[in-house]
Amino acid sequence: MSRALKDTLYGQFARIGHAMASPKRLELLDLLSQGEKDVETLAAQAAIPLKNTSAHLRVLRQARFVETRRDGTYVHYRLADDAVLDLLHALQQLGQRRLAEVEQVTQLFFTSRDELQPVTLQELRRLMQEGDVTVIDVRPRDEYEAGHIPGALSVPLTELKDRPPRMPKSKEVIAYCRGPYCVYSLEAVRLLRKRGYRARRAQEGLPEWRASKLPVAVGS
Amino acid sequence: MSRALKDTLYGQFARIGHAMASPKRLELLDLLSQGEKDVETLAAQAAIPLKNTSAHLRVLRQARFVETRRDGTYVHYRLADDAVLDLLHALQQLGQRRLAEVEQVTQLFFTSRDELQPVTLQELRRLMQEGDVTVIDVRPRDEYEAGHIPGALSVPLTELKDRPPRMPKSKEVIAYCRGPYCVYSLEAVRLLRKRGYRARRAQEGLPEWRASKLPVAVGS
DNA sequence: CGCGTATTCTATAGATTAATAGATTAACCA
DNA sequence: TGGTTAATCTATTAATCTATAGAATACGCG
Repeated sequence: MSRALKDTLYGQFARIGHAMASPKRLELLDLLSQGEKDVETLAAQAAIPLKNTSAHLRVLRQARFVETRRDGTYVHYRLADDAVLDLLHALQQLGQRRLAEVEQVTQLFFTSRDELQPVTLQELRRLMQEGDVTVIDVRPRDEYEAGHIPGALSVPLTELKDRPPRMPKSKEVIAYCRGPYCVYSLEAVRLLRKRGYRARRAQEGLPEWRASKLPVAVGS
Repeated sequence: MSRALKDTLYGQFARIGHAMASPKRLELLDLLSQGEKDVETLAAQAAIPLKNTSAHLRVLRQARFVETRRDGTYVHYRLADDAVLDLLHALQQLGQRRLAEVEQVTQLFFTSRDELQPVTLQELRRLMQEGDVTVIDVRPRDEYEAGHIPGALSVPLTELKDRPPRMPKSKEVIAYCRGPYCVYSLEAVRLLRKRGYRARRAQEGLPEWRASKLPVAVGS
């Protein structure tokens, strides 16, 4: 009796664990934490064949991680609940603290390449209030439009590569992107410094900003 | 280059998801959140054959969820990090909020059977400070000794079944156990009421108390 | 209605994992 | 040293999951 109850409950919770047991699915969830996207976009950004993407999304749907909205022939996916963000965050925290390989990769890519410490969200807020920094959002335009830090300029990495940015060189530039493991802001900082800017990257991205209950601006 | 980086990171994070993708492993983690236990005890309490238990523990060890300590011929397992508790909590929160089956089971077993609302930890603290309740810990004795709410009496459910408890009937009794899905406190409340006590169960258990950074007493 | 596009559903081979029995190791004790 | 107990490791089979191709569905448009 009580055994059947336990088996049911743990079985259900294991469904959630299972949904997070695939690298591809975690990548899809990370992309969705930037805002809703259709299947094609997800497939392209995660570099997964479309059919596989659809299959993974089905698993995520069954575990109630995501919900869908149909718009014409396109189906848009979005995270179902703030609790999903909390869970992803808890998973990444544990990975960061306990898995040597994660620690190693983040050290190598996200810290030591940067001679300066990356900016925390708290520092970022303070610097913005004091008004002597330019904050840029280097994610693709659609992610900026789906939600961004108020006052940040949209400067997608692709644009930054093509043409010189129109920002004063007097102010320090801070670039943010998808989160602590996103490489866009790293690359942006590298480009900006080459062009004579003082630039740093933010350690966290929009999902963390949103999770801190800070205001998020929408549209262009 | 960036793809290899992503694959490595998401692959590592998926290891963590995978460790949580099995009902048995989640049950073992729940047991370990009560305090350290040896393999034999874990196998008995989770009703899993010893060899399977050992195999599951190996998976948990490789994902760095747990650490071990050897004492003579016994190997004691414990959770490796507070981040593990956070992750388990986030998983259960999501399950509670999103999975209909979980909602249904908890409604059926943990609320409607109880004519009175279960007590939250916050209420429990207030009632204890006012001093007009008896708080009992109905988990097995070893879990009480590994950590309990200060001021709570150890009254394992097995003892409560055998002999009448020695507590004043004038005060209300509040029983707590392992967490929101633990049935010990339900059963304890049923027994106590049959014997003429005013009794309620706490909605959460020791892991939640600990996660709230409240003080925990150790020993008898 | 018929056609094109986006997506899902169905089926299946190949890879991965779980359960479990037998052999092995680690510590303790006589 | 040999016996005993707790736990792990190795190997095998059964079950499950992933990737993926082909068929089917849903919607918009002319």
